[in-house]
Amino acid sequence: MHPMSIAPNLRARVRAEMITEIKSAARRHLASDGANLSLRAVARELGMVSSALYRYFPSRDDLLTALILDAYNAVGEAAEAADAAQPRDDLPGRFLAICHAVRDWAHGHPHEYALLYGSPVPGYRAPQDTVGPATRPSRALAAILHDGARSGVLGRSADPDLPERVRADLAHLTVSEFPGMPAGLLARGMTAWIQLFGVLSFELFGHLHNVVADRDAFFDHQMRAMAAHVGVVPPA
Amino acid sequence: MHPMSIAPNLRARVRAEMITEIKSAARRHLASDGANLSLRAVARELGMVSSALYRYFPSRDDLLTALILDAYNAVGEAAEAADAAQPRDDLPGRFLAICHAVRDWAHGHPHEYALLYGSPVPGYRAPQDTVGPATRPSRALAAILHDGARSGVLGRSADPDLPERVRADLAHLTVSEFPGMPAGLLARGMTAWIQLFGVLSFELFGHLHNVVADRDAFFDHQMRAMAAHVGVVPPA
DNA sequence: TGTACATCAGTGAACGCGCGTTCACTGATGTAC
DNA sequence: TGTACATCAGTGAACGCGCGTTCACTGATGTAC
Repeated sequence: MHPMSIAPNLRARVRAEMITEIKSAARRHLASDGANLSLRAVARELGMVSSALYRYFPSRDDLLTALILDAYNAVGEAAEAADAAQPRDDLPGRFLAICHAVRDWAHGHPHEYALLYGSPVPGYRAPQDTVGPATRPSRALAAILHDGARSGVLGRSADPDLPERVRADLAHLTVSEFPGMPAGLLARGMTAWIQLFGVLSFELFGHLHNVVADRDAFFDHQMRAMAAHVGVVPPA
Repeated sequence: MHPMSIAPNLRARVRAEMITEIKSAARRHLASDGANLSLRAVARELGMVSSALYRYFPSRDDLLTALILDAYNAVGEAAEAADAAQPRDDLPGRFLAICHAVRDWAHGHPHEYALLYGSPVPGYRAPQDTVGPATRPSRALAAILHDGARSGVLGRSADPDLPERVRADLAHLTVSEFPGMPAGLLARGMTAWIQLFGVLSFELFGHLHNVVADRDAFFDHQMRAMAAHVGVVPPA
């Protein structure tokens, strides 16, 4: 028996906890500093010296990357969990559950939302491994359409007037990711996807100030309109 | 005759030019620094000492405010000019012209776009006088719907299933800004408005990477879909 | 037209602060025999 | 079980840089008489 397999190394456990604490201190600092996060401020909050952080993250950008990864996974998990809580064949229920879950997460973590969906951080280049987690919310939405297309509920009238350049473009996505899904359906799904994040960005970045007072009702209505737009409608 | 009215004060003219140059140097620096613009970097580029900028702007935030104001006015003017170049009664032509004008401006000035529509600058609070210019693009879009509603082309079937909370909310806007416009039409117009900036933010902030290759065609199609959504359709 | 004074642009030094990162180090925890 | 050695977390000082803002100043441009 390897000693490690008997009792997990204490040092490793403490290290993992430390990483968690550093990241949550950093998340708290996103609020005040935005994306130009200060390592020294994070270290100060944890009562340690700034150079100590280099035991855990090789540079400031790596800490940022970790925050971005965590945030993508958090919003993705929220979407997936909301989806999973609905009956598989209740497409409108699943659709709206995902939209509201994403919104709830965004409202609960506005600075992380801004980190993911706001202005790109100047001088920061996201590494390749953020790509997968970044697609989780859109995959959850697309899966609904895919399910609907497979069961024949959706996409029967695949837009005949979808321009050829758009159709060809989206066809690459459907064949590799969602086989059998009509391009027209995907196009409408993307409208909904963009609308979801469009409303959230407008809400969180202040563009609905003095425009919409009841944001909850507005959001719900917009997302229901999008559900209708993609053809996901409740049984009449 | 006042001397000033004979020949415009040279000092005042030079001062105005200087302000213009400071702002354009600052605009260039938005690309590298993003919203945490450095006064010293701007001064360096202009070959002057950083304290000299205080003759023109009382603080860094005031320079930022000037950039934001100019940018809102620039995108607003682009939208209005594109609109004005179309025949008044060609509603779809006007709608698409505005969308493309906004997109062209955004692609030509991505960092200014990010300043306006990206993450809020931490610690910066926009003063009241940005509010007016900020609404120019959306007013241009809304004017089309208003014209259509007045001539009876649009909004005949004002959404009967618009939830009461949303209707009441938007009614405040219609009575004060667009008298006679049905709330349901405004709701659909807001979908289009949000979609326009939603697509642009996704494009410019990198969320369409590896998703949509032909962005021109995609954008055009999305905006035509929005034209149809609000009921602004070309004569068949 | 010419002189005296006021206005203003720009300088250069300084204040007081921040930052990311490196490096030699101490002392504690873990590992191998 | 006990000892010798390796690993690792965290320290504290330093490097070299950046920043916004203030202030007393020089010298040029404009104004009033």
